[in-house]
Amino acid sequence: MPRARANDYDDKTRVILDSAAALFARIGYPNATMVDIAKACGASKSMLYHYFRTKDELLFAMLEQHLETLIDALEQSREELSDPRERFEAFIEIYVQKSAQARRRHMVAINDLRFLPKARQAPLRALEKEVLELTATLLAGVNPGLDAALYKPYALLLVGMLNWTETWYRQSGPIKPGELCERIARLFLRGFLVE
Amino acid sequence: MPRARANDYDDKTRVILDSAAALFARIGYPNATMVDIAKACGASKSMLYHYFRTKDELLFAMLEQHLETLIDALEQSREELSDPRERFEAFIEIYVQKSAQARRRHMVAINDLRFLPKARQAPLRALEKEVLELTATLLAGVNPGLDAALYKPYALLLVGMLNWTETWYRQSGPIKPGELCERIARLFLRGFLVE
DNA sequence: CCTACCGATCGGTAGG
DNA sequence: CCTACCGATCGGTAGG
Repeated sequence: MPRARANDYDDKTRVILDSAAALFARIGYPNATMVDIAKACGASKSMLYHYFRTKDELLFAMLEQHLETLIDALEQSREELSDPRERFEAFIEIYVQKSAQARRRHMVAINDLRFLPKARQAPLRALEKEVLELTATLLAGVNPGLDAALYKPYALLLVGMLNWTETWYRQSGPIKPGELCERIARLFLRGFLVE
Repeated sequence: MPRARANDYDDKTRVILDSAAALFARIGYPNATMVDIAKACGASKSMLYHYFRTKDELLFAMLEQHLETLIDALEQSREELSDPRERFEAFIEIYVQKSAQARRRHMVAINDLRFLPKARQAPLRALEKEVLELTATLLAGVNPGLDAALYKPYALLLVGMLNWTETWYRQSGPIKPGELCERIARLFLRGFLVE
């Protein structure tokens, strides 16, 4: 009985990328073999090569999907809100309050993008640049009148703080996600001393 | 001649680790072969194995030296200064105003520590924890009376912002190192809105 | 002949 | 110190 590709192709792709993201986040892309990835999603190596032409293409698809989803979420929240301060807080929440799967993919984006060939990195770096520009625009909203050249450096400081959060923050720890978001927003806007 | 040999030995070790740090920072530890490292410092693969038993030991020595040097510099500056605010600003400067070599090693510490076996990671993670505790103590100095459990999360946010800076900041760019340090210190202490 | 896979194994390269 | 070479393991592909 022939299997219908259209029905579950996308589903299986997602399952593979979810398993691979968890594996890459734990041991890193270079250390994960195609056999490891296959075992992680209960499939064979050959099956993997049916869905992705190469190991690099698997990583590329994972990061492209993740960055596009992130950008969509950021743009949508900006459309839904009008107050600059609310937009800023929503931005932090989207960045911090990710699903476990999204958090793993984000870690892979931070740590393993550099292992793709330069030519494959380029479109993903362009998406990262979009995130940075969205962030800079957001900062211009909450603090207009600043030297225009400074929004991007400040955006980099903010995104850096948020990206680093992925490396240590656990939802199961003493600090609830909502509290973390509030503290980060307050720290960035009003500073550590105002407590 | 044990003494002459020892001096030479340390010099060569430093040259190897400098070259290797530049290489790891550029292409990543897993992608750098022992032959690559050898070529980078004008030596042979065999020579490398005379100085380091394995590739992992080379990385371990690099990161151990870097973290110990960083901790020494942080502790020394704390002893030289007494004002909490001055101590905080000196901390940021030490973290940002590194030599090119130290910056490369720091990038390797951030990106490639995870590629060591867990057992070899442990002592280096302990050194990272020391940096974090130093940071938390510093924060308690500038803002006493905060819930004691919060100093480490805030220290992680600060160290994260500083670590991320390594990924994008270039001394040759429009922002001078001194200006960056001031902006980071002000952002963390007083917030983005106070400008 | 097509798609969806599997067990086995390829050529090339890694660390040592 | 170099070259030759090893055991193993990698990403990718063969036939069916």
